[in-house]
Amino acid sequence: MAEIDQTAIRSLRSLILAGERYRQTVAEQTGLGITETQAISSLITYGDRGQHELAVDLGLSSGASTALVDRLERQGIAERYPHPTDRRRTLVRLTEQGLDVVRRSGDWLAAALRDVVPPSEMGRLAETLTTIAEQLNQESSRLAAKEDVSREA
Amino acid sequence: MAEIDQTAIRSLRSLILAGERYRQTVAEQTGLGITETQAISSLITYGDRGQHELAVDLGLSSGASTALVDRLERQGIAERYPHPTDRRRTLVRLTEQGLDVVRRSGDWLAAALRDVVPPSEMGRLAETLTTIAEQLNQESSRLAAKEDVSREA
DNA sequence: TATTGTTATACTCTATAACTATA
DNA sequence: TATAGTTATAGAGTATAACAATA
Repeated sequence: MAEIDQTAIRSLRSLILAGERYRQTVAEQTGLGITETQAISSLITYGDRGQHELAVDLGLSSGASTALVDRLERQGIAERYPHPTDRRRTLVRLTEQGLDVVRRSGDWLAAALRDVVPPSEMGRLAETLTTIAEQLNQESSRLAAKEDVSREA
Repeated sequence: MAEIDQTAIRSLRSLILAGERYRQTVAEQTGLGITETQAISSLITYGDRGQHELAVDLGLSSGASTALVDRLERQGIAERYPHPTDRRRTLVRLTEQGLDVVRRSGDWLAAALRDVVPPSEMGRLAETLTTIAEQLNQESSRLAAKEDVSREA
């Protein structure tokens, strides 16, 4: 059992590394920075959001988030638009050009998923990957919260 | 079919994002930088290597690789040792302290894998994750090579 | 000649902190 | 008072290029 767990941990570690290498490749292929392509991924995955929420999601400070969205706008990848009721907030959405990056990079991800399981099992695999992502996010949140507590102590 | 593919692509994208957030959390929890923890992951996953191979793996320049290994040595995480036959090369290996980071961060990964599939299917899941990682790496290599060609043209 | 690694310089990106506007 | 976002400054990390040592 423990042996299988170690194998599973190793497989997830290698997938995370492969994801980071993919991220660099996407950045090089599109001429964008690492953080820009992460923001694009985050926006398409979780939808339009305010800069603050985007910053928290990517682990950035508010100042870095302002600079990030500045770069995205300058490159025509995303754009700011006002929050309908809260005039403090600025929401961010992908432009057509940003969606094009999503489509191209999505094709490259599809290549990584080709033939790993029979088509009939692809739906179940997707559910499994999503569950792992959710539990990994939960674990990250748990650890980040623990650090905050120790800081206050 | 195409619909399932889009779902699968979305699930992989979210897992890659979760992996990047996990990376940041590990860096914060250990007091190391992002690149340092990537190097640790790479060394434990693919074994000891020369600085050049490590640099290629992480997408770094040779100068950045020197600075990286300098930092790892200063923090007691890894150490240089001479290649047995090629005196140009310097190999890098994790110290006991580096292995401790591997163990701690491995526990956090284990938490993400808990209960996603029955124990009897964990071995098969590990194989699937490893295959996805390999194919994603292949795709990254293919794209990087394509860029090199276009540069020469 | 090609490869591995080091050094020096400039640049990009981010954190911090002080600030404005709105809730 | 608290929150969202901007700006200015300083610092960390990287790419580039020139270099030394070895294959």
